[in-house]
Amino acid sequence: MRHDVTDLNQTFAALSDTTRRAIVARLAEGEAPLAEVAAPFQMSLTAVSKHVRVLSDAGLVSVTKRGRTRYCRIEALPMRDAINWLNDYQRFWDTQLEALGTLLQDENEDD
Amino acid sequence: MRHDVTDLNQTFAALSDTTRRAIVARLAEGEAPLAEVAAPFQMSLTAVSKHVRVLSDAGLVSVTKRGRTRYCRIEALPMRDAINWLNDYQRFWDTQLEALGTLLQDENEDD
DNA sequence: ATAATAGTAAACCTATTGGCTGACTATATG
DNA sequence: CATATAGTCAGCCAATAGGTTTACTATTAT
Repeated sequence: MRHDVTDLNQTFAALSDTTRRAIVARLAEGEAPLAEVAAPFQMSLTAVSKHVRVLSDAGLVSVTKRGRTRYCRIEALPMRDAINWLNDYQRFWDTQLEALGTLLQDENEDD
Repeated sequence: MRHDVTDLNQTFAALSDTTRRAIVARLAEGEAPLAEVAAPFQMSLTAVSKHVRVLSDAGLVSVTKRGRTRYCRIEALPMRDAINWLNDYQRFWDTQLEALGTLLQDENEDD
């Protein structure tokens, strides 16, 4: 299993759409047929199917055909890679939040 | 400071490009003028300037003009929001890795 | 004052994205 | 067999993305 930069491109791109993140959230509650995945959305089944395709191309979802039904499942490993990338920058929001905290504290020093 | 779904859209989209992630990585080593940010890339300065614009629109980078120079700094808080979203799915890669581990273990049981 | 430096702005091009519809395939059911 | 169900495929469309070049603005240096 290789992981290169283009994988991260795909992962982040897949997650950059509200509908697709909602699909991931839905699938976190369990495997579901495409039609059920699509139900909450106003768009066509075809459109949702495309979104699922984007997710499965990115490896975030797997689709298994049983009978005439396609069952969709979450595959979270690419998200772990994304988190691993993001974690390198954690120190920045730590220090920036700290600075913000200090600022607020200074502002309240006259209490 | 509000955070809505469109913020996450922008954050993930900003991170879905190799060049932009490289820019973030560069800025993690410290503030830098745009020209210096652009130096490692083969594309035009204009193109890099556009990438920085995307990052700053997403709140991942801030740009300050001093003299004729634009200094770029990393602003990691949006990334924290992205991680917070991703963390909800950590249990999936935990269990999936565990399953993979068990599988590999089973395969080696005859040692 | 002139010229170099740092960058933006605008116009353009091509490819991709996200949506649609309509026709089609495959499976299940009356 | 006929029909409903689950979904894909192909073609279309408008908007966005990522790159280019050429012209312009603002600042610094000679």
